[in-house]
Amino acid sequence: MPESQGPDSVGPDSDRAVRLAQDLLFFAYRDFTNAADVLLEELGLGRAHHRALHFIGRNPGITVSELLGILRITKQSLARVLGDLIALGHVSQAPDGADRRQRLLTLTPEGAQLEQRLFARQKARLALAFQEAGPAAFAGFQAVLRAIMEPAARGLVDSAHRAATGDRDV
Amino acid sequence: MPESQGPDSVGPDSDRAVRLAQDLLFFAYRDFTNAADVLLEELGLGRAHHRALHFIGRNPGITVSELLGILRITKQSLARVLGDLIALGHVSQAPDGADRRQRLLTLTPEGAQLEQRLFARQKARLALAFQEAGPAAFAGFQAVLRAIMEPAARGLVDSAHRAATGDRDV
DNA sequence: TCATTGAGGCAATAATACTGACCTATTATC
DNA sequence: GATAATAGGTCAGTATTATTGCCTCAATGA
Repeated sequence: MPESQGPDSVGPDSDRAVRLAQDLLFFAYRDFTNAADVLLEELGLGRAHHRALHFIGRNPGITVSELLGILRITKQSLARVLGDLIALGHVSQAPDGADRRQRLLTLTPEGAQLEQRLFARQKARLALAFQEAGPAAFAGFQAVLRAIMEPAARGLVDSAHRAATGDRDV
Repeated sequence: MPESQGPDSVGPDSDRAVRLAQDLLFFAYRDFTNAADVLLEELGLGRAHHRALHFIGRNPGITVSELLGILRITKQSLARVLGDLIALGHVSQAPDGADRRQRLLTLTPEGAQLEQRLFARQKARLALAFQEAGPAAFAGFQAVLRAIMEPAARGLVDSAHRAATGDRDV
């Protein structure tokens, strides 16, 4: 469907495909993030809090530096969000045994439960979309998003995915 | 941990697929939007300006209300961004002939040129990703993102896409 | 010892967004 | 024609999320 030909190009004009992709990414991301907003607002939290909860949940024991690298925000921005989450009892810190400068971040049981509730909102939208589109489309979706992100991020996605599924597959 | 499977579900357990998708969407969107950031910063503009330029460029003659509905921000937020772009000569307004309350928004030649430069940055990343992933993956990517967004948005994507390509296909 | 790193804090600021109220011009309806 | 509704603009005040720059402290590593 993208376009009609071209040896190893995406098509006659990749501009068309890129334009379409801009729109698709914008609207899909808008509605994807929106799914959790109502619950977040009830709790007095923002999307930044959700992102932190998500990545701490996906990468238990993650360090502050690693989280900064993922979120691409400054230490100060993260400090506020993390401070809120720790004060609310959703996130806990523990010094690493090996390098005691590092504070390893994990979700508390309450934090994990909150993250589950937020997850459920997004799942409602995404799981339905995957069913509509089918498994083959999901594979393509995955391949393209992977290719869009910078290479270093692909490794992060892989390791979180493997860790979360008991290392049972890719 | 999530669940085990289901007949016509996306995979062994949809939790896994949804978790993976959360990561994929976050990183891909992060790096997609990031592609234009350097240029935006040089110009003293933000992502909000880019979004407005993009959607005005994609939908020439769009009204303020329609743009608000797409961006999902308030009138006040848009006013600032639009005011900047008009002051810089990138966007022009013209009263609609039929309903003179409406101010139809279009890019000026300068605005179109700026948008092209921003587009080029994102194209560099996206076109490469589409080549890597291949046309079949692109089709799946498209189908899934379409299914994620709310139905009303699908029509907007379609009409912009058709208008931009001279109505020659879907 | 000394430089570096991981984490945290303080102060000031910017970008983007919000609410709520209010105003004008235009269009639509009774 | 009066009135209501719509499209757009504007003002004042505030919140969230982010920034930069600088500084401290503890731990690590050369």
